[in-house]
Amino acid sequence: MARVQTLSRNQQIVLDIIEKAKGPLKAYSILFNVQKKGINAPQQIYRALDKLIEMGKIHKIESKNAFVACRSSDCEISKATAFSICESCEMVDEISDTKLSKYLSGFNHKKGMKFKRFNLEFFGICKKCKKD
Amino acid sequence: MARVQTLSRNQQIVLDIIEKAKGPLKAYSILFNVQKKGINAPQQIYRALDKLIEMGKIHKIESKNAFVACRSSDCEISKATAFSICESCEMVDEISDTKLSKYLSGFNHKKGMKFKRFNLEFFGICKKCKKD
DNA sequence: TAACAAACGTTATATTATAACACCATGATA
DNA sequence: TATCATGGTGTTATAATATAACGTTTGTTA
Repeated sequence: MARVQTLSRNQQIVLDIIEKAKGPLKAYSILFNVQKKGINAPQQIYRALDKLIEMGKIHKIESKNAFVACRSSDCEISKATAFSICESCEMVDEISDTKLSKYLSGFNHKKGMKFKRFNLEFFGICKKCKKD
Repeated sequence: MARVQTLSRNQQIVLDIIEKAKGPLKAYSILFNVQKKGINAPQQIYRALDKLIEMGKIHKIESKNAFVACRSSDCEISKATAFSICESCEMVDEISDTKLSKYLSGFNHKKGMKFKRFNLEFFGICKKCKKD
């Protein structure tokens, strides 16, 4: 049916905060930031996060338990995510590299398992931090 | 200096359990399994886990907050990890594929960040589960 | 309008992880 | 030998992350 997804109130509030943020946000930091808007409980945050992830609007950075907005146009690719993560300043950058994505999507496990999805996290020190 | 790492008592106990396990283990499940050996507190587990990871003896599966033994000979490659994860039975398999590893180690971010390390997690349904 | 699905709000609780402090063994070194 | 740094231990307490379970409200669609 592929109908246009419209966001609920809480989903929109949570998405707004994540999109405005400069870096990845943790669930409880989102919570503290929206209490003025009448959201009081972790559940409300986690529910919105779950849906936003489903929709491909945001991604979870697994190594940090934190969330970033998707920057890849309209994210058909939430099934093929790659990030670059600075270990010094915690900056996270979504990598959209067609070659990389194709390479990994086409990767076949020797043991015959067919992959539906992958997540790749690169770590290093970003340019900015290197200067210091 | 590269001296041979010898494991402390707690580190050895924790490693043994993880190596014997058929799948990834969670920290608290390790804890419950070693209480007969006089380990009573999460700290003791987490400390051992941290060191074992440093040594490359085990890996953390970030998407599951769980730990598996390293199966790649003696893991020079704890800086370049890849796993295949079954979403049905939770089985985790370490992928050691030289090509893949080289490809990713050589991958360069457009924005000029130099990577020290990566972790890749593939998801799908394993052969066994597919049959059912 | 009735029926259903999806989102909501709330309370409680489970799970994962770290802080902080005191103690002990080892080995280097002054 | 004294002392000091290092790394491991054990313990209590607490922080941070995430889910269960319940009933209500809202929005869609038949």
